[in-house]
Formats: sequence, C-alpha cells, structure tokens
Amino acid sequence: MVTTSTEPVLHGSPYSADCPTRRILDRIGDRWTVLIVGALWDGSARFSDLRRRIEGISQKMLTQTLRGLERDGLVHRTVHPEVPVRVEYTLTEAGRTLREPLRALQEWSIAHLGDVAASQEAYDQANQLPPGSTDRDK
Amino acid sequence: MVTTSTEPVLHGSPYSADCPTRRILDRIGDRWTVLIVGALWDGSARFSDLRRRIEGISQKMLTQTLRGLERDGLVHRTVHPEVPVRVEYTLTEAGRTLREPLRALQEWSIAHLGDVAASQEAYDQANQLPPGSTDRDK
DNA sequence: CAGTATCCGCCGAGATACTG
DNA sequence: CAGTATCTCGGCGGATACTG
Repeated sequence: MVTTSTEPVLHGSPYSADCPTRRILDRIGDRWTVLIVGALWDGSARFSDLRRRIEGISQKMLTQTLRGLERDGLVHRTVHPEVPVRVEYTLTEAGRTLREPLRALQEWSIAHLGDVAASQEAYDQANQLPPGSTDRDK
Repeated sequence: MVTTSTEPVLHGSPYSADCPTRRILDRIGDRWTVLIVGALWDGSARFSDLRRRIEGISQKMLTQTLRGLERDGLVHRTVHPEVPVRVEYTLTEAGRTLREPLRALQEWSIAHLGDVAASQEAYDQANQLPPGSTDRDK
C-alpha cells in the first residue's frame, strides 16, 4: 500500500488516472459509504445506532466501510471503555467538508430522478426490454 | 437494485431506500459513467473518440455505459448514415446539469485527496497492515 | 456491545471473436 | 466504424458463527 509510488493500478495505459473525480468515486462509489456519511450528517452515532439507521447493512460491511472512512480521515472513532463497550463515530472536519458536494449530488438527484425514470420508461418502450440491460434500473 | 422481483431486496425494513443520494450513486457510482461525462464535458464526440480519450475502457463497457446514459436521458446519440457509419454522442440538457455537482465533487477531490492519502499512510503505519483492509486504496 | 473470521454467490468488467 | 455475443474471473458484499 502507501503507494504514492510506482503502479497506478493500471495495466499499461493511463486512462485518466490523473482524474481526481475518478479517485474520489473509487472512494465513495461503493454501496455504503455515502449512506454512513448521511447517517453521521449532523452528529455522532454509535455502532449499533448506525446499524439501525442504515438497517440493510451487515455488520461486516458497516465495520469495513467505517474502517475505510477512518483510514481516510473522514470519520473519527472514539472508544469509551465502559462496561459494555461503547464506540462513537463522528465525521472529522474533512468528513464534514464532504457533505457539501454530497448535498449537491443529492439535490441533483431529487431534481432529476423523475425525469430519468421517465426517460428510462420511454427508452424501454421504444426498444422493448433489450437483452443488454445491466439492470442499473428498476 | 431491487433485483428483478417484487421484493425490495430487504427482508422487511426500509434502509433509506427513499434516499436519493443512494439512487444517484447507483447510477454514476460505477467505474466509467463519470469518465464518459467528463469526456463529453464540453462538446460531442464519436464512439472512437471516446475510446481513445478514456483509453482504459473496453468497447463493451463503453457501449454499455453509453446505453445506460442514453436510457437515463443524460446522453444523446446521433447516427450519421454515412459510408463508414458515424455516431456522435452529446450530453443532453439534463446531462449538462450533472456537470455542476460532479464539478463540486471533483473540486473536493482535488482539495482533499492529499490529506486523505496522508491519513491513510498514518493509519497504516499505526496498525501495520491489518488483515481486514478492503484494499479500497492503492 | 462491537466487533473478527469464513465461506460463498453474484455480477461488474475484461478479453476475445464476430457483424452490418 | 460502431457495435453485438460469449466466456471468464475477481472481488464486493451477504450470511453465519464466534469473541473480548
């Protein structure tokens, strides 16, 4: 790891490896990261709070994603050595700055998802259920 | 998501299924979508232009992702029935509105990726290569 | 409570070959 | 040139069992 060095993950060709948008999506593009940021949007929460708030998430993925965010310096983890252990998660300063761009995306989503759904329906009707659909939809 | 069937994938509980941020990430969170939007940022391009600009992408993924964007109404496809066929891709009006939030993310990325990398290094040194790393990094 | 450790299925994505 | 059609593999993410 560490890998500020040598290999940029690619096999031989530089496909916009310098593109920071790409880097950030590698980071938050997964299934759960932004949901966790959302759950920590306005305050801290403990592990089981998060499990309950996000609810579809497994312990494994919650732990794993939180570790990633902690490693990235976006989430802070505090262990309270009480009788049943208590662990608090909070957005760091850097993590809080992520909320603005995320909010922008969210607003785009709210504003346009209706149109997108309509467009999809029209498209599917025009070419009735083509075989190649990646089921990005539904 | 939601898989082919009626069931919303969840066993009984709604894990922020109404969260539009989630919906939008299902859409642009994949490997290539935003790179294509980036390649169409300030104008149209033909299929092979896109292949060359993005370069790491396979024909399959380029076609597939373009189809998705077209279906979503974010990209317009124009076929010029010339001798060797020529196909132009352009962002639609809706697609162009996506550039702003994407730009916001990109700027966040530029501003913070350095800190993130540093945080990762520190984290990895503190717990030297823990077994659970999802290799989100690199 | 807040995790770790395993096993496994699914599908995103690449490689390759063929077509209008 | 601009695609389609298959085969295949890696690894993300779920399920389950165990622990400090």
